[in-house]
Parts: sequence; structure tokens; C-alpha cells
Amino acid sequence: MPSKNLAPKCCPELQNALDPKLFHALADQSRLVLLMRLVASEEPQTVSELADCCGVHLSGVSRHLALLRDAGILDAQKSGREVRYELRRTDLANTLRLIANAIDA
Amino acid sequence: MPSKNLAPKCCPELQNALDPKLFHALADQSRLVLLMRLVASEEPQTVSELADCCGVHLSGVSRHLALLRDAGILDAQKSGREVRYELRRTDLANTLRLIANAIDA
DNA sequence: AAAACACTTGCATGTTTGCGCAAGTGTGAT
DNA sequence: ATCACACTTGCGCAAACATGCAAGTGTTTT
Repeated sequence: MPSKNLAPKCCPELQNALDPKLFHALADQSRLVLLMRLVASEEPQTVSELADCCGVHLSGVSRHLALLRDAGILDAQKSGREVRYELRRTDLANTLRLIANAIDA
Repeated sequence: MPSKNLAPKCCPELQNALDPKLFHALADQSRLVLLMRLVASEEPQTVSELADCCGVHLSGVSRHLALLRDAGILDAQKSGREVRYELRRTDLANTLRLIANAIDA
């Protein structure tokens, strides 16, 4: 019983990087708008600031940002009553490059 | 009326690459398994062959593959009564690298 | 202490999604 | 022509999702 046609163990790094949670976080128009805003921002942005760029209620934006954070895409730091979200640039970029390299290697 | 805080026009290439359809296609465990199978395959694979690697009914696999094709991730070629799916390696890899470069530029 | 502010979270709602099953389409073999 | 085969598609269903509203938490200001 040689286990039929299971996918040959291609680089375990790829398996780790191909995370449904990551892609699901990016699979929404509102979240992508927030993300683009953060790509273009030098400084971390508050929830209220970010809420201005997509036509979604503040509570929805808060949820979107929490989801992006849980997916490892954003970092959040509380500062008084504000929360500033920041893009984890190098981590995200490295993950994408790792996948790209595994694909056309 | 200076349009408030809309995201500054960061590279339009990025806007083009950040396609919800692409990420949505990748936001599912079964589809990622199929993708990994195709990453590791030298030759295009039929639907039946691919159906062996994820525990999903053939009809579901067919739908998954069609979705990946519509997202520009796979190419399909009919050959008699079979359909062979193939990963569009360079296109996908280039898109991911473009995003990565825009992020940590 | 009270009020204003920044954000998060419960709730209800309408939409989308993944799935198996069964039926349909089209190609090749008998 | 008939049958088997490879795949796609209609259908129904349960689970997940995005959203707004309203209430809740915690912090700063007055």
C-alpha cells in the first residue's frame, strides 16, 4: 500500500508559507484598501485615520485590522486610547518572495 | 475640497497586483493542496489525478480548479475527454515578487 | 465626577462559500 | 448505437463572512 498519489514532499518551507489564513486576510477589497494605505504610510496609523480610506463603518475597520494582525500582516501598538497599526513589511515581503521562489524554482 | 485622507497614489502596478480574486483563490486549504501538488509536478495534471491529493469529491476539485484558472493561477488544456491543469509559474511568481517589492521598497 | 474620545465586541442580517449528490455534456471504446 | 469514461454543472444545505448598529471597555479632558 504505497500511499497513492499524495503530493511529493516539496519544500516544507513552502507548506508553511502557503497559509490559508494569510491569503484569506488579503481576499477582501476593504482590507486591501487598508493595506495599500499602510503600504504608502511612513508612520503607523490609528484606526480612525484608516477608517477614512475605505467606506466601512469604524467597527468594521477595527475588525478588519484585527484580522490582518492575527494573520501576521500588521503590528498593533496601543498608545493611550489610540491603537496604531503598522505593516510588517519585511515579514510579508519575505513570505511572498519565498513562495515566488518555490514556485518557479 | 482636497479629498481628505485618501490613500496616496502608490504605484498603480501594486493596485493592479493586489487583486482580491487572486487572494481569494488562494484562501482555501483544499485549493492550496492542489496548488502544492502542481508546484511539485513537472507535467500538467488531470482533474482525476489531482482529485487524489485532497479529500474532496471530484466535482468539488473540478470547481476548485476552474476557480484557480479564472484567477489566472492555472492554465487548462483539453485533450480528448481529459483536462490537464498546469501552474502558470512565472506569472504567479512575478506577481508575488511585484507585491513584495512594492511593500518593502 | 462627569463627559468626551478611541476603540472593541455582541447581535442580527443578508451574502457568499465549500461540499456531496445526482444529472448533464462531450469524447472515446466496444 | 451503446456503453464507459472524464469532467462540468444544477441543486440544496450548513457554515463562514462582511456589515451596521448599539452597547461596552478603557483613557484622557474638563
